Amino acid sequence: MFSIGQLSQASGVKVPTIRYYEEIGLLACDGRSAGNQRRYTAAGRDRLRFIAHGRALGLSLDAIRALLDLSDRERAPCRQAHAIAESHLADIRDRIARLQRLEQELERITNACDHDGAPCRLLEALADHGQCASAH
Amino acid sequence: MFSIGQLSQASGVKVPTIRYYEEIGLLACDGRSAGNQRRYTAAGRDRLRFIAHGRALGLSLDAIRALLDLSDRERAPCRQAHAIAESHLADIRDRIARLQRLEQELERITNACDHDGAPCRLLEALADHGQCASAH
DNA sequence: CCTTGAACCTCTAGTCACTAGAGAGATTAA
DNA sequence: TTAATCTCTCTAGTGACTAGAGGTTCAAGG
Repeated sequence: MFSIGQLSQASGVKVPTIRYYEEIGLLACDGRSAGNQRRYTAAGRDRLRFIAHGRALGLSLDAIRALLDLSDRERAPCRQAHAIAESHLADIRDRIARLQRLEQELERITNACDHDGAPCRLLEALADHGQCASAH
Repeated sequence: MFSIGQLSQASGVKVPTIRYYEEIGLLACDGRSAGNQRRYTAAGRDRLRFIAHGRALGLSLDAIRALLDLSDRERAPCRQAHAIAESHLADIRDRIARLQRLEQELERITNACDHDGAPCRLLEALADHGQCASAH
């Protein structure tokens, strides 16, 4: 059995975060010590690692909860798991595309002023959405 | 003078959000009607547009506040404005790079299962950070 | 067995940038 | 005047934590 601190070490998830996951029903502990401290089994540790990895991959706790529910039911249902992962992948690609458009606009805006003594045009450029080449 | 609803129309910012900006000291109204409703001048509208555009570019409200403070002081100080914009640009580039690494890992993970009747390996792949090619 | 210090407990409140809703009052057009 | 729409303040909720107060339990050394 692991203490919450050991679980934290083993997963890289901070102690208050583990308690938070319990509070929202994502990760129950596997019992308590005589003095009311949380105790976990290896299964709990693995579940937390799954959660941590999902978070590192950018999944929401809701998506992770759905995946955990799937794997709790005997044979892992391939189709739904893929649907969740692929919808997240689509979301990431969308975010990348939007960030790249922002990058271009901000480059354009910071280049609007050439630093050579003329009044700075950066704030003007920031103010004026009409100057932007693409939507954002 | 504009009502809050007109300002909302002119800027694309929702009415409660405008009140929220006032609450945090980002945008004061330019007076009140006899019946205590907020009234704004064209300057207020422009300030809100600046905020809205900054938000659309992904700037935090704190960064926007700093830029507004700069432009409130007579001549726009070029150096500081650039510093803010460029630090944000660096942040965006960093986020793009991280999202691209995530994209690759998720692609690899979703390809771990080929759907052809064998047990699904997706959940396994998601569980095991050790399989990942790069950090995330 | 006793002490010490680290780890643990619960609870409340704060973060960011809003969003939702209740219940009351103001404005505007017909 | 009346009806419809807008606006007011206030409270509370979102996601995913983080911080802190004030108290209790555990494990190791003596």
